[in-house]
Amino acid sequence: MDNKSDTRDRFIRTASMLFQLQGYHATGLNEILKKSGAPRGSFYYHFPNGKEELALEAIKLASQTIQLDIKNTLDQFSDPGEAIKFQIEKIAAFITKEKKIEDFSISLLALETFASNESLRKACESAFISFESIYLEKLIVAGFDKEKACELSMVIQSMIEGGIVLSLTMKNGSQLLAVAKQISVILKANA
Amino acid sequence: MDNKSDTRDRFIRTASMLFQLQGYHATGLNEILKKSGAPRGSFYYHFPNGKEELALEAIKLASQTIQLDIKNTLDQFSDPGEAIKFQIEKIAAFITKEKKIEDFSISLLALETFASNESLRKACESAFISFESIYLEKLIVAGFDKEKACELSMVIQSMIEGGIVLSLTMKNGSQLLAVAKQISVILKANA
DNA sequence: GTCTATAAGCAGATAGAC
DNA sequence: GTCTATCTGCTTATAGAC
Repeated sequence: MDNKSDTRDRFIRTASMLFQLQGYHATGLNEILKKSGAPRGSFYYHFPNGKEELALEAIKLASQTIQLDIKNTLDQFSDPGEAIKFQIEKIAAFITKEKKIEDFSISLLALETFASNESLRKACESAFISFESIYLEKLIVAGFDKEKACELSMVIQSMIEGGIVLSLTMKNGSQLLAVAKQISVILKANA
Repeated sequence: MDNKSDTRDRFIRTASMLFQLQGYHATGLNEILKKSGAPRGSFYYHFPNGKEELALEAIKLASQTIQLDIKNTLDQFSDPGEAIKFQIEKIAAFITKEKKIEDFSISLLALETFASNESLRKACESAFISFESIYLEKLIVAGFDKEKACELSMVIQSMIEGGIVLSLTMKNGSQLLAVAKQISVILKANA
């Protein structure tokens, strides 16, 4: 429990949510300041490199939170197909209800920065790789050989991120539910 | 061939490329003006509702271009698995070479606008639905029943969009190639 | 229809008091 | 460490000449 900078953490948590929902460029510093309840000077004390430094921390936080969430869900099932299906259905339910924003994707940040900001792009890349590694591990434990598991975890990750993009755009979780139904099918076909 | 407004079309083509690559919020009007080679006043004559009206047209153009591209590829193969695999490999090759920007995804625009701009969100939704319909049609012609084809086209669309997000972020096409390899597997497992 | 000049406001960032 | 006032530059949009 390091309480040495609650202010800094609050900036990061606020920014992480806003960047995931609205994007990096659409979220102004004023909005972050207002929602964090902290003044301008405090911000530049904690983040001398400004908005980009904040975004880097925000991406890292989102990455950690999402990793924990995936791990927790996957640990509740021994069968990887069942586990991943449940994880996707959870996200679909969230999008359908849309009562509040949660951590589930950094795709917007990734697409906004891949061509223009190498530092943030790399942070997103690391995040995606760490998500993929969790699925990979689960598949290996379930008996898939390493090469096959690697390929399948890429495909699963693609299905999830794509399903999120489509479900958010269409404002309902049906795309993600269709994806969820196919996870076990793919795993069995590749067993 | 309506030549009645070449200027207007050039605005739309320029904006379509820039919005897809950098996003709506990261692309300023000045940049669009400069790259279009047309002055400010001309822009507001053609688009009285400003940047948002331009974005709407840009999304429609991107949608049409992508639809045509998908249709052309799919018509070259009788087997839907082979056809879709080839389409994905084409996108993967483009991302790997990255010599120039092409029309292949409006995911960035969709994620930027789904929560903040209903008009642009709907345009993106329509675009996604029209892409999905092309895959759907191909599956139905190949003998899948309507319900199954509908579900599978959603999954395929998710895999492609997700694969694009990941491949762009990682700066290589391997995620998309992994997706391409699984298309036929999924179709056979659902036949 | 085309163009320039400029308005009005907001962005990110800084200076310096406390 | 915290706060306010302010700078500079860029944003979208408008006015009005041609």
